[in-house]
Amino acid sequence: MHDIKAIRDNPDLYEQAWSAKGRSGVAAQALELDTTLRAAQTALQEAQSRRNDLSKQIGQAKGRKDEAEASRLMAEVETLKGVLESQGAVERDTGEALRDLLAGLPNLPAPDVPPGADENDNQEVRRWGEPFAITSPKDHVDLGETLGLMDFEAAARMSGSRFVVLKGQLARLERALGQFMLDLQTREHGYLEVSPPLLVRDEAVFGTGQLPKFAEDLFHTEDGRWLIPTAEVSLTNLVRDQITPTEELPLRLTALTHCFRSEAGASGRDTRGMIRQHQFQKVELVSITTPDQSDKEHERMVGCAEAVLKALELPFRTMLLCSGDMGFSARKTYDLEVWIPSEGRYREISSCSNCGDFQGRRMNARTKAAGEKATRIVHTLNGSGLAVGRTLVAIIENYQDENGAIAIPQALHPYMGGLTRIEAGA
RNA sequence: GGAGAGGUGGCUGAGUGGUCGAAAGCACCGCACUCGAAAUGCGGCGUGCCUUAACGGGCACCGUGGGUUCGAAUCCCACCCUCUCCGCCA
Repeated sequence: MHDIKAIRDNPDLYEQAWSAKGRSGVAAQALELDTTLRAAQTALQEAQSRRNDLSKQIGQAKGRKDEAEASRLMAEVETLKGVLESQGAVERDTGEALRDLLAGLPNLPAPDVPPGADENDNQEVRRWGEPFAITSPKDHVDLGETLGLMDFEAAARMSGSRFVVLKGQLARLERALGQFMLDLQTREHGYLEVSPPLLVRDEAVFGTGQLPKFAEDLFHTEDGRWLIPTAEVSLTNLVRDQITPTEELPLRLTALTHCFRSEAGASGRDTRGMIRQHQFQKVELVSITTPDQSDKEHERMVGCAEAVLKALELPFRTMLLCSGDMGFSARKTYDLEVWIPSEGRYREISSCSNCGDFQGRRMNARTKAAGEKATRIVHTLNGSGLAVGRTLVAIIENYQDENGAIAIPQALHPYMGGLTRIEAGA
């Protein structure tokens, strides 16, 4: 959500950014609503002021039993009714229209975000590791099914497409990955472990920006709640409607949760395998910071996500997303892409975004320094550290051998009870 | 799910139709007293918005949203949340 005052101060900047996303003219539209709104507010408030004044006099007149004067004053209030109602209606309707308009407009890219239309304009920032030399690599579906530890058919029978059943050592590997990532982020990087709700209200999902525009991407429950598409929703909403003391910032939060996505707009994409599922686990990182800290925190967060891939010795590259490829709430985003041998390319495994004050304003999350009178909207950042399902895919494929066995990265050995390979019959 | 109680400022808590944005206490800030501190005294101390060059002026907010009324923290309706008891339950 944007500050209407900021749009007032710098309409061209907003117009430029939004027209690039196909929403030309909305800045002017917002300003026009704003002008109407403030005129109505002023007119309404003047009438209310007058009414309050007269009502006070009515009370006094009644107090001294002057019924004639009271009736005269009440008649005068009656004449204000028209203005009160009409201006009140204008204020309500215009305010709602303005809020609805602003709520549907995406964040502005930071100045150092490269302009561009889609993923082809993203910039590679750095690369780590070399793709392993694997002759005719199998994909994770082949490998998993041959091992007898990955069953898409059983999942489809009970749940439909985009689900999977993992068994035995693969199920254990998934669990190991979640534990390992969580331990790394809490022990090495100082994040506070949180176990949050997975079902949330409208306001929470509005706060992070999935509502109102992206409702069809989410699962909705019969009692009106939403399954979180990412723990970003639960973690960021921890500061909703709160004034967090500035001394306590930055807040660094992490959670291992399941995530649920309807993938409504992805029909036909990644239908094979575990890359795109309705349900997957993810370790999420969220930072709540002051406005001046957020850029630095963003770089730090990317490092925390990269550390997982380095520890697992998986080749990856770090991409700076261009303006056209960023999500709704982000002002700057880095994606980590891990090497997927069967596809012969890098694929997204983490996305780290600085949202600036965009989400903070939507959820009224503020901070105040001791001794200061003014509050400021906090900055929020989120990143995956990492997506567990896709990391599992990357390990299976990158660590396969010619016999279809999977070597387990050293960092995970303690989490696998010392097991170093997954072989058929395990 | 059933029955009941309740949601007021950072906290405790008074207020059941008019001068209440709201008593009082605590906490906090400033000043005085003091060598200093404590105690005491005096003063200050919510948020958002509109308006103004500024000083200032105004509006709204007593869980949320509606309604009644000239006027609502106070009356009515709906919803949300908390607590107690009963039931059910991992």
